[in-house]
Amino acid sequence: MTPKASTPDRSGRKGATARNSGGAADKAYRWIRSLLVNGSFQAGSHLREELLASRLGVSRTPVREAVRRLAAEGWLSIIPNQGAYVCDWSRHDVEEVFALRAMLEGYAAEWAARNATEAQIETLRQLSARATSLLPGTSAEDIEQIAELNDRFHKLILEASGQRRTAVTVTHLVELPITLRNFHQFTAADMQRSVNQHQAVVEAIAARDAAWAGAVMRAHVLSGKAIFMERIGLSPGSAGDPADAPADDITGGAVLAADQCR
Amino acid sequence: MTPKASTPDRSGRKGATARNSGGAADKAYRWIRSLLVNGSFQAGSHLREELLASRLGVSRTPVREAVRRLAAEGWLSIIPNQGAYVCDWSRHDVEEVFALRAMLEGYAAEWAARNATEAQIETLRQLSARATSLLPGTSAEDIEQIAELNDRFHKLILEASGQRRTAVTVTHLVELPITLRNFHQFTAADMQRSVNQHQAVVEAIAARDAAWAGAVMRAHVLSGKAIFMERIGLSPGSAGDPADAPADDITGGAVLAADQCR
DNA sequence: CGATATAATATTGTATACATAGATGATGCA
DNA sequence: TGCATCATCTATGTATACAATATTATATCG
Repeated sequence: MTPKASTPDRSGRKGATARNSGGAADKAYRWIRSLLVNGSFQAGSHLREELLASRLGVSRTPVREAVRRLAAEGWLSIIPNQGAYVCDWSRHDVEEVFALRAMLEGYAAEWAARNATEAQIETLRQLSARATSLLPGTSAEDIEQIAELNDRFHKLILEASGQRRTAVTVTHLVELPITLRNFHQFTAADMQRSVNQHQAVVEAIAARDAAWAGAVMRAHVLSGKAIFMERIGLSPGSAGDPADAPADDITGGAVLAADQCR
Repeated sequence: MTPKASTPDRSGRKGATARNSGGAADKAYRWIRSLLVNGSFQAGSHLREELLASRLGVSRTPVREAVRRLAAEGWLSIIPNQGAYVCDWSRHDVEEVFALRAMLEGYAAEWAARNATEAQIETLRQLSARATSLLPGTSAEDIEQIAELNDRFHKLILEASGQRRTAVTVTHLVELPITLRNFHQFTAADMQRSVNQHQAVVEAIAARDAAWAGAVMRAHVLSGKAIFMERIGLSPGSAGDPADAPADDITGGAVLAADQCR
């Protein structure tokens, strides 16, 4: 089954970006993560390993692994001998995450402008075009589609940049928790603007103009931040002073101090 | 022992930044990580859980957890049903890590200029002064001292910034792999310059000048990159084109494709 | 002699059992 | 009644045992 020769060295391995096999641990990871994404857990909730395991029909062992992984990605906070709690997000957390995304994805867009293959650029064009064709996103189904396209667009730019650690950082620590839920709060006008910005990013990359691509991407991310902040009733001003709003809870669940979120 | 009241809600928890308890899993994590930092493993090595466990006198379970955590932090690459392999560092990886450090630590320095307390600024001054007093770092002991002060300096700025996720990101994904070994390669002139840059950072923060602080910090990090690149015999030019140097191995061990590093 | 198929071995993945540390509730005392 | 202390219980942390999979060695066939 394995095409590899039997030489003892490990050179030339390919693919296998991560552990995406069909094991129980990965199954648990995807399941718990999906619950976190669509907000099935209240912020601050205590996740019990036994309960999760029985729900999935597996033992605690793979569940533990999934929980640890999600904690490393910023979804959960683990307290020794106590367990995993669902992180909530203070206003300051949101500000910081969008700032990080702007920096890192802007950087990735710059390198994508330099390194992207023509095929990748073409794919970006298609993703953008398909999103445009779905406008105005009225039905929930269309919104879901656009969100999916948006996700693939951003991921492809990270990939095309050739900056692996940047991509990992964005994916794990920054992108997912907020952004995924954010898109469902977009109005039709918001989505129109977002799609337009994507088109501009493609243009800049196709023109191999790194500075342009980076600037457009940064603007795109910060635009999303403004929408998010407005939707949750906070001014989009560039805040961040911890003394300004020390303990404001956005998610509205039982509060868990942001200290807990790694 | 616990000063907390027995109310069921989780509000107001403090500290416990992560799981730093004295458990076996954390012990294993720190041990394996230290081996990775000081280069005890050849790049591409296959880490066997059983062996590690017996060496530490614990079972495979905590070792597995430690290995997964190190994989999430980019040290190891896990292939399903096959195990963990030590990631190697291509030139491109190093370039990217320094670029990320420049961005993230520059950002942190900006916020430190806004948020640092007077006490923190004073501590930064002292750290900088103590490093100055050790110049020129001739003895190995002095070099070790300066490296330690350097580490505390950077960590304190991250802390003073109030940007928690930035701090975590820098610490986990970026900072340690190369930098520790890096410092031992500094010449006396290099250390002189590094210490001077630290002084400038303190000045900028004390002046509450965010832009200045960020710029100085970015310059500091990229200066370190130039030194590192020169020491390992590569031009410090802002490369990054994968076609330019597709498979250059710095660590010199049995190669494992950089694909493997998440 | 080389290649392929197959058996043996080693290593990872998962389940279960036990140990330990917090949480909960009851009880006794001031 | 209020509080402290202690017993009990629950959930996590670790160890061990078993299952599944990949690797290696061996044997067989062309």
